Amino acid sequence: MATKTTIHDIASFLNVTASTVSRALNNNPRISENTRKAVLKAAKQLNYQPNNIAAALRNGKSNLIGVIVPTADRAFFSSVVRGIEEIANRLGYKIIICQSYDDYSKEIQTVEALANARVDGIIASIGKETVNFDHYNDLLKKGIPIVLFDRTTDQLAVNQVMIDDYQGAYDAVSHLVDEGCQRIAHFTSPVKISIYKERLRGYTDALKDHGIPFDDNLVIESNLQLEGGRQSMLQLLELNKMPDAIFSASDYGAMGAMQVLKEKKIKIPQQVALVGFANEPFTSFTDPTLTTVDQLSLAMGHVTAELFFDQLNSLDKQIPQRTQKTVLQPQLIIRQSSLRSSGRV
Amino acid sequence: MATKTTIHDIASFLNVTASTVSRALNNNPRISENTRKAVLKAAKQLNYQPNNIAAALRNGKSNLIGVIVPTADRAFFSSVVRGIEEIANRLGYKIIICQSYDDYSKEIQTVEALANARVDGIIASIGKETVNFDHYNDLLKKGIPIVLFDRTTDQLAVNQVMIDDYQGAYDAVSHLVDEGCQRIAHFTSPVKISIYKERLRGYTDALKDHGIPFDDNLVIESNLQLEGGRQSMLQLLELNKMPDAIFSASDYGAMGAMQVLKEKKIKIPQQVALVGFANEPFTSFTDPTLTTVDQLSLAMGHVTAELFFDQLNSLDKQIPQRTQKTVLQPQLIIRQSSLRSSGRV
DNA sequence: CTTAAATGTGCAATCGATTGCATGTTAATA
DNA sequence: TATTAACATGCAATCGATTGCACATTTAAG
Repeated sequence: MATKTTIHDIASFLNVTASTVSRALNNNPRISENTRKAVLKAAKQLNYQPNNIAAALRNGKSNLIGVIVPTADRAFFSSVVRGIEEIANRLGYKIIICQSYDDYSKEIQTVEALANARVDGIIASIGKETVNFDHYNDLLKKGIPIVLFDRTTDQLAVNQVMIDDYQGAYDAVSHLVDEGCQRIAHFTSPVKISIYKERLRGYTDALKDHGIPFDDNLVIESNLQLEGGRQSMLQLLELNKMPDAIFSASDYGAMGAMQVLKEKKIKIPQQVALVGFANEPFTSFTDPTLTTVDQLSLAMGHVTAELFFDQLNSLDKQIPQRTQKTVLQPQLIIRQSSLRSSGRV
Repeated sequence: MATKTTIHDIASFLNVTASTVSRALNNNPRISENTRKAVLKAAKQLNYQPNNIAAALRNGKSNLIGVIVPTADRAFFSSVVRGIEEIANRLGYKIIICQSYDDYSKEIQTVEALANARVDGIIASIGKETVNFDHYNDLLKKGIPIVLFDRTTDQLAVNQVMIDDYQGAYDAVSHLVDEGCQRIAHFTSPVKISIYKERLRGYTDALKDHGIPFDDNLVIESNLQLEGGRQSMLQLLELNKMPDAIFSASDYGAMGAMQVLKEKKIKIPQQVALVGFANEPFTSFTDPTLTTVDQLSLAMGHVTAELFFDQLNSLDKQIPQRTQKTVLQPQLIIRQSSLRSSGRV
């Protein structure tokens, strides 16, 4: 097991000091070209690997970014993370990914652990349960930059990136109306974090703007998972008058509805049209394929990371901060499950 | 912006030295109970957060584990990662996730960057292109433990966790034979990393054991993505005699075939039965639902992490290592796409 | 009452890289 | 030739936590 070489090893090898080696490796202009070359050569020869830990301690900067997501195995989040990672790597940063599992105490622990690991900042999507944000505010007080994406909050004075959930929902419902639907149900979550609030608002506003009365019975709450969607659908089927369309705040919820409808031999979209939300990979594989709202996850990752690093750099330069919200426009992906009017797909 | 408190701040606050504080915080038995309590109290009062970087430098141990996957936004990998993270967190470690994007030079860079970040070890699934393993061997020489999962190699003397791809394929094909299929095609990758080699071997052996002649025309190579599956299917349709079943080494490939078959009004499974591989989330949402081989991704993450930490601990104790392969048995998930014999699902 | 053992803290070095300041050398200018 | 500027490198402190060894105090044993 080779003992690791340090700049001191290189220094004594070349009969100079560690200072010189350090400067040479960091392209400090005060080092002569000859020395620099000699150092680089010796470094290669001795198989030198810089110790980022030591540099981090000295510089107070780890080049590590903490990323907190509720869960990494959901297409949306893993895709955002990928976007973040692409930008981060390009700038010489690595990311530490942590999952909160939508658990409040786990989120607190995670934030603290990342702070102790001396990450240079945190990019997070907050958990569903989280209503108190002290753990994030503590970081802000210490000057650790934070950027939130998707699941955001106005209770923190930080930069945020989200999609326009309101508009996405509005577009989805408008589309259903255009297709001739008049009795449109909505699947939502009982936990009213902003994204679900906004989607509900988009739904009701779209109805209003199209002169369709709002019916409380048509708004069904569930966990928005597959089973939740199934239950919600069964609940709708017990109404005197069935809806002719469903706008679900999640693709999984819509999928549950689709399963039940198919089991009951109810035709999609002729009898009931369906629209989901998130553009999960499976939505293009169902039969019929599922109309949904794309959240531009990769782009969101990119934008979030760019915003984060902008902030990080301006912090260095003592540029005063103003928190900003970046809102991305989602895109309605029209597929078979909502296309009643014609054969076009 | 509060300047961060260190053990020295606590020390001077209590009129003791940093040594005492450090020992108290680490539950060193040589510290009196009174002092310990006082230190803990002061730490809380001064809002002390340990600096892991400093400890890492001193201890030569970062409590960080590097995890390298080809891509984090594939269900299988993100699920394994989740499994790894669960175990790691429980043991006080955090993981740094890096994506190689199946790019050889990116993989080399990543390994090096993780080494520089002084991770305590690496858990990896190697890229498709990778045929030279020097970058990993360099780490081994430095005593950094490595465990591989899923995409492994015999060219590295490290612990490995994989599923029995051979058996998974063998079971899948046997199942198709049981369902009465006699002309079974196979979708595979031109890149013959071990997983694809093993699945091909399972396919051929199963045919042989059931007395079905091997037909070269029925083995189609593609990238195994959706489009690849479509192309492969079209290729098969041009044969004089169509196959009556397809075993695809990936779910996406099977999905492509399903799409083409449905477009051509060819009945699944009556005319052509389908089996995929990986149990991607969408496979239970297709119509017909797709028979596939589950890879126990979460379990694989758990097992891999446990193996890794066992090794890490025994390294500390200077226990001699013997590399071992852990092979998990995959599970055939039988769904509609392959069930010809009866109505049971 | 003396001596040895047990107990609780402090001192100072260490991990490896970085950097302000000082010093020595060479080249350029008057 | 003297003087100064420009250049190249070294010295030593620093980042924060840890730990072997030394020292002082208390307790127990003889």
